[in-house]
Amino acid sequence: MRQGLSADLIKRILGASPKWTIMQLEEKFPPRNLADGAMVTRFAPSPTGFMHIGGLYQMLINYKLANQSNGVFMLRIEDTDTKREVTGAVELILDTAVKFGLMPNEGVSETGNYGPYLQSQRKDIYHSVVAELLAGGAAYPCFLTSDEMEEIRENQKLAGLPTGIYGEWARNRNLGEEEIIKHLNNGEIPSIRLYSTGNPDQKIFCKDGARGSIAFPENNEDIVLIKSNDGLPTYHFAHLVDDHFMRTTNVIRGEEWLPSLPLHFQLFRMMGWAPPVYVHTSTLDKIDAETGKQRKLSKRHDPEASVANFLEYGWPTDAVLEYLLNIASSGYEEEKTKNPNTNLWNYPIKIKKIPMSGALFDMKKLEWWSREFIGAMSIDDLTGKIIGWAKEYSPEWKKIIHSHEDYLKSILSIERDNPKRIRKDFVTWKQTLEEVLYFFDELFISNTDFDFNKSALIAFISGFDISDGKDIWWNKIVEIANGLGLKNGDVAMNLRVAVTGRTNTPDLYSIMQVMGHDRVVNRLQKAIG
RNA sequence: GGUCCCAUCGUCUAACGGUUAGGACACCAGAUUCUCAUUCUGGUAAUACGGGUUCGAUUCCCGUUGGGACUGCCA
Repeated sequence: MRQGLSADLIKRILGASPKWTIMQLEEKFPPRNLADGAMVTRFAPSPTGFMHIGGLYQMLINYKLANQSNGVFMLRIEDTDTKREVTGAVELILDTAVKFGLMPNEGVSETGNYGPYLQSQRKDIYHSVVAELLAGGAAYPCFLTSDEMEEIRENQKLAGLPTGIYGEWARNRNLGEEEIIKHLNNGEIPSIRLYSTGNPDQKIFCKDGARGSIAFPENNEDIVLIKSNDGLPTYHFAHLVDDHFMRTTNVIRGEEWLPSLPLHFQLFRMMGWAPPVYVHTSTLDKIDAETGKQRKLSKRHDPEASVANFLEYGWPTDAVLEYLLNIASSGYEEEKTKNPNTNLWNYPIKIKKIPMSGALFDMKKLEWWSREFIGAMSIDDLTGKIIGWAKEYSPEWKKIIHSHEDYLKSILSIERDNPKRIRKDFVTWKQTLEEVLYFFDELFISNTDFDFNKSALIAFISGFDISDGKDIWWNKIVEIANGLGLKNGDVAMNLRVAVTGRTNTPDLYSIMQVMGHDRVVNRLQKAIG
């Protein structure tokens, strides 16, 4: 067993004596008292900007796994990179949880006995753990500067070696106390590195809940545990400490973490802690416009993939979730057609079904989910959602709709009475309003390209009675057509274009009924000129 | 370069080692007493390649190719 550091020196390195022993932390955060099979999951984003559709995918899976097993879903903010942190990002994440109905049971802004849930507030916990590692010789202070590390990397590249601080390249891994003190007296602040005992010639078998067992070379890198600039942990160390003491049972995360899995197993093994069940989800991809190749949907390059963007366009949140759910667990779609009671919230997902290959984000399919979802909504719900969207995202529409909420409702009701024949041309709230914009006089634009048959329009006005039933209304059109030697459809098209400005619309009779006598006649007269 | 992951219609996927390789989206065609949408019917379309193992391979093994991730005191 390697010689560790003295308590005094550890205190000096960390700036303070550890607040707790690991034993005390075990008592402070005892194993959870949950039923068998209950999963404790977490969504653990870093607050570096906007929420991304891939993040929402993660959030959904974690939420459902916890929820369907009567477990606990936590929201933990990984704000250990102070340089990249963006103000307001936490609020954005919370806002996403609220809007999509994926509220955590524990986490920032929620209560919970396993917090704090902001990593920046857990420094004492990390330091307490790392102090024992230093005392036991499993970690050591490292005074390498970034210039020195850069030089090491260059040399390794030149020599065709793997880059990193390991073995003989880890020049500080066996510093004696006197040398450490000398550095300290020099005013240098060390990072704390793992004293890795892994041997890359050996294999370590790591289990992934969906992929099975994966063999990796053991990790021999002395990775940083605690960063020198702010004393905060790196992802790896924070993951170890947090997911142990938060008693996470299932870590669902993106496949970008797969390469560090052997390290994480090593860390848990070193501590004598049981590792969680890991599941590494595949990426959500797109075809890159420039290279023509498939690649991960990225925060930086694909602003259209931001959750905020979906919200601004007014995609129904449940439809987005259903699309995502079907990717995470492809049986959902089929089960839903078989059993109409199946929905997003009651359909259980299976870890083993989570796909391992990257999926192209398919807007067409999303649109289909959305059409179906909107088609199945009640008219009150639909109207309410659209009004709610306009209030939050569109001052223009808000103003227009404001005094016409009942009118809007009757507009949206057109061809919605027969459940088998509901229109499915509404996709997003924004697009829905644009679809029906001609109903509003402020927005109606008369069609000046269309060559109206004015006699037909005049004839229609003279016989027009808003109280006519549909058959009578149609018969009048037929009569006009016969009288002028036109086709029925031609007369209908003349009326349609005059009244709506468009050649494609829903049922004309319903439109006129909703618009009312005056508006219809006005527009017809306008077309006549 | 090194390590690892992945590979069924255009897309998302289903198929105890034995199926005419199924479904959904998209697309095309036809029907549905006014256009559009809806609805209904039909259709085009896939196991990347090469070796094994096996009576039999989409399925198991190996290799090749292709795609992806990681290789930071970022997560």
